[in-house]
Amino acid sequence: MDAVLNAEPDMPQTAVSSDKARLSAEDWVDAALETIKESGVGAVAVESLAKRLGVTKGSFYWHFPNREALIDAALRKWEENDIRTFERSLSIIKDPHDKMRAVFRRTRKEITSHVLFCHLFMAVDHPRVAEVMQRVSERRIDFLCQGFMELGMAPADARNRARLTFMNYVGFLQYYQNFKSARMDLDELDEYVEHVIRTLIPEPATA
Amino acid sequence: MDAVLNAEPDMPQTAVSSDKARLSAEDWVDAALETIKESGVGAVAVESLAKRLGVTKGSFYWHFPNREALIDAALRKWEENDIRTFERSLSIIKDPHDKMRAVFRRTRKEITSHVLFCHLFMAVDHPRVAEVMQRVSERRIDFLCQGFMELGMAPADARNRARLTFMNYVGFLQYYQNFKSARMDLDELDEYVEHVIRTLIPEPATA
DNA sequence: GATTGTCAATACGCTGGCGTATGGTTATAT
DNA sequence: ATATAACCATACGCCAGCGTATTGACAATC
Repeated sequence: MDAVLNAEPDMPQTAVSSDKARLSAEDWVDAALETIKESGVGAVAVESLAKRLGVTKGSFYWHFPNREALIDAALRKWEENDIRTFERSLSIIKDPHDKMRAVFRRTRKEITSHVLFCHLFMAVDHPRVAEVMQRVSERRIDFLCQGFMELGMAPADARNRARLTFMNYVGFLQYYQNFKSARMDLDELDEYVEHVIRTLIPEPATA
Repeated sequence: MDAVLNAEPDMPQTAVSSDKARLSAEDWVDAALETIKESGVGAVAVESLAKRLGVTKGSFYWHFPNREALIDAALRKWEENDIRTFERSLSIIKDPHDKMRAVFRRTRKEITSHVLFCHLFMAVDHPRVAEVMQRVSERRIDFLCQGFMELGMAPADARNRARLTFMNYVGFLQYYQNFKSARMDLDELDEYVEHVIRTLIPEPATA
């Protein structure tokens, strides 16, 4: 269905999904998301997308009134997918400690989704992007807050801890994404994640 | 000297520094930094800067070969200033706990510099910006690492804690900057900062 | 097999932003 | 007082990227 959103963690993907003769609006949305993942929101240009899809922009303006509409549609699809997958994939885990640790270690998996998230977060100067990212951020913070409360933290503390956790996530993504030469190797990365877990997740009450 | 870099925390600033008859390259650099602070790197355009300075771009291209050169100069000036002021302003404080707490509470002061930092960090897709921000980031992380070691942490832990601290800083800045409607009020902000301090700064060994 | 609907190609205009060329103005030096 | 340098204005060319308009091709349907 969708190479960007529904791909397995790091499957090698073909640059353009399918090569059927004619395109749907959905195809443009997917191409847009793919482009955002690779080069950010600013790189979503109708002519270059058209070339990528093997057509001209005559096609695009049949499906969308303008560029903004495409970005809106892409954001909508991404947010919907985010809602569907994120919390659900974690609600399977019952034990709160296991769940929270899984959340933290998630940074090491499903790289594609993190890259997209990162690029979107870097484009919050775009007002529509900002709306979406704010909602998504609050949703994740709420989720984390919930988890910390399940671990016995007081609501106010849980909320602040959730914020701290999320801010670290966002900051780390950008750092890791953009400063390639400063990239830690995988062992170092693992150690960092475990340090964060030790620091931010309170110890079980019943040790 | 410089309204953007050397301003007092939140002094009301005139939009354009001075209105002398003729400009220097420095004036353009300052205007660029001011623009970055207000609207990000992408908003640095020579024609709009010229209008802001009350001249035309004929002036600009006398002082600089092109737009990139201006951005380079602005980044250089910013980084030099950052090196001069940041660590020095904190090296006054002797007691390591006081020093670290001061670092954390710094988020609440000197808003102007944080805003600039944030906008620069949001432009790391620009390669020259990325170089600078990477250096600055590493410098700050080193500084924090040093501080955590003075508090008795083992080097590896201190480094990871420093990373965590810095990532939280970066993430928080962007969150706070861009999601205006979600802005915490000042009390909430204070509580957040204190929570972060409690969570990330280890207790004194000699309680 | 003609019509209609769906998708695409081509050609065009418009705008914003960069950069150049050239000439004008002001200050400074001699 | 005039020559030179420093600074600025004006006018222009160029390109990327958006959006429009018109026509064309293919498929489905009748």
